[in-house]
Amino acid sequence: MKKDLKKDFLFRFGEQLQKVRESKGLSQRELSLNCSIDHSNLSKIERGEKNITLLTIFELASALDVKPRRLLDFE
Amino acid sequence: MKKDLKKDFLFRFGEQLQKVRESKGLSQRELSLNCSIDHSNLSKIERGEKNITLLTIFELASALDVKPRRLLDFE
DNA sequence: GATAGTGTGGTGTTTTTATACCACACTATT
DNA sequence: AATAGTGTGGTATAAAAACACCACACTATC
Repeated sequence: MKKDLKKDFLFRFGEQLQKVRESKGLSQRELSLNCSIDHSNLSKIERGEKNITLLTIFELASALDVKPRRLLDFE
Repeated sequence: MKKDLKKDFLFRFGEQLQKVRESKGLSQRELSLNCSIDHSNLSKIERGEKNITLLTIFELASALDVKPRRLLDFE
């Protein structure tokens, strides 16, 4: 599988996460208080620099009060 | 966050993956040929024993010819 | 009973995530 | 200019995923 496709996928996931977060009116630091994810790492996730796991997706979705699939609802 | 909730999430993801795979008429070994995931590890994923990453979800979805969100379309 | 195909279980190494910090630049607001 | 809030960049350790094997039990089918 192409490396660029992977990078692009992580990037688009990050964009989607940012959209959902902002739609909830939360800052990265505020969101980090609801889940066990550091605000600096949230930044890296939203910029597509991290390849997070299913459980981290679940944590984020729970903290954002959306279903996990919502975070993959892009493209 | 509750540990049981996490385990349950991984389990339900595994069930969903199995459903999608079987709907495509593929065995675990056949699917493993389309992606860079060993058949024995596919078994563990489907049983909820592994907490895979975004890129692995992407690999699986690509090999199954579905959108990644489809694999989270449960519950 | 030999062969092929299925899912499962175990082990080991390399790579990477998770987690937790700190420090900085930037933008208000006071 | 001081304070508070924003996102970003770097570093470091422990845990876990990625990846690659092997072996086994089970079920057909030949």
